[in-house]
Amino acid sequence: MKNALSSALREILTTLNYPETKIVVQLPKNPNHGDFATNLALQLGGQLGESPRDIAQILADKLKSDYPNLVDSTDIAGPGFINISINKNAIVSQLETVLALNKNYGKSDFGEGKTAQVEFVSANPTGPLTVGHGRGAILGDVISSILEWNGYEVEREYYYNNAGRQMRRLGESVKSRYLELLGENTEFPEEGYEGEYIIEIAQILLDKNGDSLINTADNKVFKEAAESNIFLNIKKTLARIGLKFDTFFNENTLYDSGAIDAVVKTLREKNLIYEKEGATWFKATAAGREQDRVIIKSSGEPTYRLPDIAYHQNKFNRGFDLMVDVLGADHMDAYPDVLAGVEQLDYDSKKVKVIIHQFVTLTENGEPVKMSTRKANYITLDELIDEVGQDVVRYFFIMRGMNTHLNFDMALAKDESDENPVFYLQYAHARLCNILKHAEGQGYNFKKNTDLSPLSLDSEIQLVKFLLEFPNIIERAKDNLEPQTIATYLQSLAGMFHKYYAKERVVTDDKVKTSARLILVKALQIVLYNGLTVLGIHAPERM
RNA sequence: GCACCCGUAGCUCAGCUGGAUAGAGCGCUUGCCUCCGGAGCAAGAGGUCACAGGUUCAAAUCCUGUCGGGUGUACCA
Repeated sequence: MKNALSSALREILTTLNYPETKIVVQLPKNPNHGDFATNLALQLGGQLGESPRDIAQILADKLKSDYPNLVDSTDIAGPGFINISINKNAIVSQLETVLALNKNYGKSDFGEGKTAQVEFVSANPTGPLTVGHGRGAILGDVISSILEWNGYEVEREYYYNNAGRQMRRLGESVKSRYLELLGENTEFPEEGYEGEYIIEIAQILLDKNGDSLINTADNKVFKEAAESNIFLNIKKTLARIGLKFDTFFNENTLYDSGAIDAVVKTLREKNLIYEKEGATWFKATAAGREQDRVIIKSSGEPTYRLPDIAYHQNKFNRGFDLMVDVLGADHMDAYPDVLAGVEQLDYDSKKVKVIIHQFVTLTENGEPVKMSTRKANYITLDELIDEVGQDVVRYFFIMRGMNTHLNFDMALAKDESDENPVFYLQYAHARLCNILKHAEGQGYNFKKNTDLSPLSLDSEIQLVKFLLEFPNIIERAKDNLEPQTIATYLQSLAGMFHKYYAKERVVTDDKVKTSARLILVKALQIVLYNGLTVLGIHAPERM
């Protein structure tokens, strides 16, 4: 509907020889301002140096004479807004489209089958997933499905590293706990992992091997036991919130394939590598960065930047049209160097969209809790799911913009779980389903070409116009990769419906009116269902 | 010091990428169940959109500066 108006205006623009201008059509807040409004004349007035109200008059007249079936009336308001009233039948008849498309309503082929890869979570297997990881997990998953709804073919990928210092510490920690369980006198590693789960893993090893590992020189067994055990639990947790990855990418494969060496070699050929103080440096300043960075330490170990560059090269070579990296705010300073490296390898780094989300700050009784996997003072994602359930967890993480520090109080989450906004949405959906079921019991069923003219109340027209916004919302969510856009929209839609429901009765003795209203109800149910589906939240028929 | 993020109702946050009279939830006050589910609805109170300039027909939104909070600023990931 909005799009029809936009293209009509664009048409008029060219026939009248006006300069090309971005066309913005909006739903006015004030119902006195018509069904739709545009500021087009205001913009043109500025460009042409003519009176916006005069231009508005010309545009409005043309709109009315050229599109009599669409436009009922126009009005020039304020400094030069054009307020447009649309033929009510034209609006209401759009409901047919919604019902016809049903579960596909809102999908677009914008991506034209292009491929996208979304990398998220990417936590190394050193401990259980925390609520901090949860935010990135849900964000990445919903962004993935937003892209899918816009016609992309999406691959969800989890990148991890099971080598390196952190993992070595993990192995040492398990070994130490193992020795402790055997009553050996042992000192816990200074930077070791203190979580309970380490002891559990040690116990498993003890049950399986007895004390036969007591004199094992290296801690490979311990490390591997820890890794497989922890990864198993991570995957279990992910499954509990409806997350499934297409690929788990191990950083090690980049070493094995020689990709890492190749990156160094290429950069060296381009004269972007030099040695200093025993380390190997990447000349990031040549790519416009503040300072050069070490990519291979004097110990011979690469820093994370090098494998990250190789990893992105790998992504590019897999041919994705779009790559999304979902990262926590702690990576803020790291990714520009990686992108600079990628750029130097002659890839178009604009294909990589980096999504940075702020941390989840945990408070307990008003006291902020600093989260550290190593120190084990965190709340796990599992515990959170236990408390409030999968749907609430998902909604909680996307109802806020990713740039805000999410303030999470466990006690509050429990107490308010009954009043959580997610129930508001689910209740609206259940209500809609119930009306439909009730109507069915009264012998109503959906027929093509139902007379929709009884849908004439202001509230009904508003409702229809707003639910028809859904495809635009999905597209906007794709543009800003911000799931919150959808959550906010659904919240408003559900609110409008609840108001309508409280005031008007759908199923009455008036058969014609009831049939028309049922179409509206069905369309609302479809939009709510589809919206919740994009967010990965259940849309229950009963609660 | 530098980089990025944030500052909107008592609290938690929206605000359609610059539009018309600033929006919700929670909390507080008061109403609404013979009727499709009251997990809902209606009404009331609550605001210098941190502050100061600038850009223009129009700024919570864009630019600059100031103040306040957060996160980083490693040969850790």
